[in-house]
Amino acid sequence: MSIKYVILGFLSWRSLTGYELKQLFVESATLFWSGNSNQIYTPLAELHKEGLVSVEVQPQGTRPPRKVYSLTPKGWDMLKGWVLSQPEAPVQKNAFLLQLAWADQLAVEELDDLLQSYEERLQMQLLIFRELAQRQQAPQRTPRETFLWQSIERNWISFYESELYWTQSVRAQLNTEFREV
Amino acid sequence: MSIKYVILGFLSWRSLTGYELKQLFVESATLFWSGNSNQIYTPLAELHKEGLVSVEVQPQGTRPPRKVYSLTPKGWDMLKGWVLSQPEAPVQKNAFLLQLAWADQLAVEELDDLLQSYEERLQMQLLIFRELAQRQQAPQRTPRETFLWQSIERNWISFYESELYWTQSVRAQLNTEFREV
DNA sequence: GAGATCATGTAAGTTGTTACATGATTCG
DNA sequence: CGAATCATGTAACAACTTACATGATCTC
Repeated sequence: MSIKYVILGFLSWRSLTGYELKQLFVESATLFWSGNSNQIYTPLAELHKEGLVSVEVQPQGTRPPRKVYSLTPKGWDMLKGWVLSQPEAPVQKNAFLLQLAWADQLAVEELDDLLQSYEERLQMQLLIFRELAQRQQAPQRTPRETFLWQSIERNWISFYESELYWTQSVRAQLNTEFREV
Repeated sequence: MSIKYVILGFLSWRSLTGYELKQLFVESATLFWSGNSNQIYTPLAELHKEGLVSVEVQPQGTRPPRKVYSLTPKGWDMLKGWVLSQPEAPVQKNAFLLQLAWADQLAVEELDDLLQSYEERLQMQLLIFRELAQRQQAPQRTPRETFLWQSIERNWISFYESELYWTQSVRAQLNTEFREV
């Protein structure tokens, strides 16, 4: 459940309310989380019970009181421990590959159309992420942190570039070596 | 819920029991599914209720009866419809990127160690997938289908290669441009 | 005689999603 | 006067995971 760690991470910058956390989640598309309330308020309550964050409740009359969460020393330790933990191998979730696995039933043009629309989908994704990379402000705290955040953006871009390159080469091979007789 | 479609896909080759399906899931690591019973028997029952597969029950004395499932014409239509459906953009699930986002708290060597262990993890993953690509028998039905299955394997390999390349370049930059003062 | 294979299934838990609920205040 | 913003939360659902349950038969 890395979402808890990401919450700890944001709180390591500064104290935040659940509402503000939610916005950070939505803004940073590279995190790839919907940022729904359920995914913020429930884990926050748990983190509080575990003593990793502390709360300062600020009543404000009519509105629900602001609950400003802060990292406790225990929370800092937990965050650092997670950052240093053994990295897992990434996994891609690619439903298109499954479609392709049973695409031999398609006619030559149908298959090329399918690959083309995947290619276009990837081009679109690249546009989105390239634009995001320009817009998104990395936490401007140290040059190295800025570099790390930019590297993460570049990772997403190179993921889609690599996928695009693969698609184009599959298409090309299908059109040269597997033309109809 | 593309798992149902994958089941339809396997059944398009030949009639199969739940048990056999389970093995196919486990064998083909590119599908990336655990292939647990819950993920086979329940969807199969649903597919049957929806009229996409038919069952022939073969009692066999003491053991549970074999239930041999086959694609119905409706199931074929469903499968083809899914194969032709608008492809979605892939997504990577990469927890390491999240660790990296808060890795500026680390010392120079700690950060390099972290990247190195990610790099090693990727190397291992590449070994696994390259070996799998050699072992795994694509359905030997048409040359084009064989090509498609090999392309899927190459996709996974190039995914990890691209990730590895990115990691090495991040490491190199950190070691040249962000050395301690 | 222990463990793998055949063959079915269920139960409980995790992680995430979308949608629902409330209600004041501020902006165009 | 309608929509967005501030601010909390709950409920229901979806997809997938690990572990449990049963029991014969075949292999070492």
